[in-house]
Amino acid sequence: MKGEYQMPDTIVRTRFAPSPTGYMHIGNLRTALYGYLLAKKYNGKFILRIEDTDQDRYVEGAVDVIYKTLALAGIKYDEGPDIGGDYGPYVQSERKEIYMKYALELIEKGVAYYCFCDKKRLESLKVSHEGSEAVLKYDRYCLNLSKKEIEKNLAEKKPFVIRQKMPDTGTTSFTDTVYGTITVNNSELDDQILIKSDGMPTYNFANVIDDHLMGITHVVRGNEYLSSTPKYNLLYEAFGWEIPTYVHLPLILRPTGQKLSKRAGDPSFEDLISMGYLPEAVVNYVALLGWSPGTNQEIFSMDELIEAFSIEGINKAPAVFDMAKLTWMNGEYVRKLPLEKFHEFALKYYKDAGLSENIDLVKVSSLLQPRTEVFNAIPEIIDFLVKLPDYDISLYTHKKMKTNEVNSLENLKAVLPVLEKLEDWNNDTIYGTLTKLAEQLGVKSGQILWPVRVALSGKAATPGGASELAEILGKDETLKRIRIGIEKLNKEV
RNA sequence: GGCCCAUUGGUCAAGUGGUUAAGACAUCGCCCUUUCACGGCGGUAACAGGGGUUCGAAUCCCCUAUGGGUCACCA
Repeated sequence: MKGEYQMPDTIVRTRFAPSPTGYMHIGNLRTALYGYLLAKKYNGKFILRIEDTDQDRYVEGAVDVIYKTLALAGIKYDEGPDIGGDYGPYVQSERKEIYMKYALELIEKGVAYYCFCDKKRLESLKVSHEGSEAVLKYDRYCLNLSKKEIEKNLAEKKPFVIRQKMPDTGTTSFTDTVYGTITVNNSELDDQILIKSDGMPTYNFANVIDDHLMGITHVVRGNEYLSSTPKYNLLYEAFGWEIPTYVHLPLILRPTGQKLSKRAGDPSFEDLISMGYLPEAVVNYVALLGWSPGTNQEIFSMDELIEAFSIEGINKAPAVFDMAKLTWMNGEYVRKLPLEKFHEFALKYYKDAGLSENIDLVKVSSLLQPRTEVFNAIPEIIDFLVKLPDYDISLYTHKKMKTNEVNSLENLKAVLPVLEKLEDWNNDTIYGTLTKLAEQLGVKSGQILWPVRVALSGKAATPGGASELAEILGKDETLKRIRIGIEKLNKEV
């Protein structure tokens, strides 16, 4: 419940426990971030644990992606596979025997049992339920196997799994710091598998064992785990372990309302970065999806996030990931960059656009920076510097500037000799020359500047005005483009 | 379908029984201006619906609707 959370008196330990899929969802990133923020808020520890109990899903290099992504996002863990810690190993496949030991203990206690049913039988169970609306639950075929039968099966090396025996009656409740108290009927709980036939634990078992063994005080995870949490609590109770504080997070949705997914083409964190978003901006944006500081502040550094973060501010309702707002926020970060830094980032995109070396790229950067929201938009904005597009002369007509094809032609013709004579070629001198010309001709400066800008760019909108573009393009190219403009207009007018 | 969760403008959201229901993005208009962007000012726009409880409900309760999650030898 909101407002009920008290600062813990023990040291806070949170964990991020991704499975190595080679891909960092935005939702996963936020889960990691909130876990990190919560731990750091209370000067606690943030732990990275790899959940690789599904051998079939092993992806080469996926763990490195996790390390890299967290580093990029500025989320630093205190313990993890690559840096060690007092509670290792931090990779679940390396903890295999641990889980088996505890599963056996559960069998002793009578809250778990061997199951020798093969997949075929389990399948048939499902089929028999199809069409009807009955809950698909294991039928407990193996629950009452005699000790002799079990031993015989074991001796024969018959494959087995270990299942958790759910109570038949009663209810199980737990309190989530975000969602409040949730109660379910035990009769609805399935005898879930704890240990798989390959000897590996399921997530459902491993997370409980590891969270306990690693001293996790706050379990921060997506709310897709809300409905299985009662089963975990039953496990904690069976072991007599303290139940951690649960912090379930609302989902992040795509604009059409479903969960974000790679399949549907939603960008991952690394996708966003390669699209030209700044990691800090993405982290900042994601922090605000499902959490509010309670103030109107929107731009946060990581330290400020740590300071401001609180469980009370976490929203229960799912949030839609809005690219437009991310883009705006990225623009805020881009504009705050020192010019050198901006230039460094932008260089790659200049290259992609094919910008020639003899253009003053730093000048381009200084024009571009205040107008850039996302880096990958750069090539399209500056393409005209590389090659004058084959533009339509209707561009010369601009109502507010009071220009049309006729006076544009006249004015370009007037501009040409003046600029040809100009020796000192820079923005100020060009601007001065052009406005002076306008004065002499008795026209508004826009009537000179607009056609020049159009002639130089062939575009309706450009970073920088006429004189700035002329400076960057250089005298020769500028005169060349003005002549092209005159030609174009001559042909049509 | 069962169970669980959610529902404030197009989007993110503040709000915890009495507010002219904040703010941001987007959108629209105006100003600034060497085009565009930035910046400044302003506008449009919301408590899903219905019942209660209460002197008074966005806030509490119930029902309905809608959306989502979950029901694997995946995590």
